[in-house]
Amino acid sequence: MERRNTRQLEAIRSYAEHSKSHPTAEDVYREIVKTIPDISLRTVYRNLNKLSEEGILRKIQVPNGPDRFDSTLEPHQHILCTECGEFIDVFMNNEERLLEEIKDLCGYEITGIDVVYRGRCPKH
Amino acid sequence: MERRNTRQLEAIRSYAEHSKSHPTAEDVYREIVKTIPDISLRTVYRNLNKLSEEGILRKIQVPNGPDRFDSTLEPHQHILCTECGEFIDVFMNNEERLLEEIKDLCGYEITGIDVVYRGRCPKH
DNA sequence: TTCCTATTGACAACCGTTGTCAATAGTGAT
DNA sequence: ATCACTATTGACAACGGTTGTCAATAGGAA
Repeated sequence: MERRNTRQLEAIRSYAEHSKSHPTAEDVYREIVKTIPDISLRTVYRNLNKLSEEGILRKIQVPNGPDRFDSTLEPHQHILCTECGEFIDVFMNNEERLLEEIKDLCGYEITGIDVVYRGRCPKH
Repeated sequence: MERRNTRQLEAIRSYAEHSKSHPTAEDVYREIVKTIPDISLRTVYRNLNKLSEEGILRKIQVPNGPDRFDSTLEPHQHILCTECGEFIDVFMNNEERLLEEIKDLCGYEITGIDVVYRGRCPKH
């Protein structure tokens, strides 16, 4: 399974790798299409998925919203503003006084936390 | 805005409220349709959403999967087995030795944690 | 019973994402 | 350069889960 460096992959990699805004596939597409007008959204999806499988990006599956792609690989969480859609990083250490810490750090008032761990159950 | 007690709402409430299995709307529909054959999936969605807005159920938005409805209102998290789809509760207190705790508690080996807090940003 | 309107069921549409497949374009060998 | 091979692409359609729409139905107070 040979690996090929296409214009499309390179453009997507360099954009997503340097982006700090947690872009969605749509976001990436709207940017890349300016320089590669005939690129397809399908290809953006394919390459973003490939890059996240390779560990170059991290795919963030946002409940009730499009996936976002994150170039920051260090473990951290995210906050989504339910009013304006702003999506920011949170780096936290201890969970105890987390909510107050978050409010101190960035002014967000948390209205919901939905955590879903993923894993393999004892049978697998 | 008067409130009406329909057969459909009552059936959905009593099933979901007593269920311990985090049913999806489909799950609820497949059960209720046995006793109310002409109920529609649309109505199941509507009433599950209504019940979770009223705080009677908790809606869990699972990334890349259908929403689940939880009758356990105490704060807790969930684990989804990526192999068999089993979906279980986790009650945790401190985050520090969380992963080892989880493994001790229920044998799950965590392969991913995607946390998205929701809130209002300082502008709102 | 009557009337009002909340709720329903049928249906279509939505969004984000992936499947399919023939056409295209990297890449390594000649 | 040219070739042949096949990974990748772009088109298009389809998917799954959920919600919008709207005329028909059925609670519930008078």
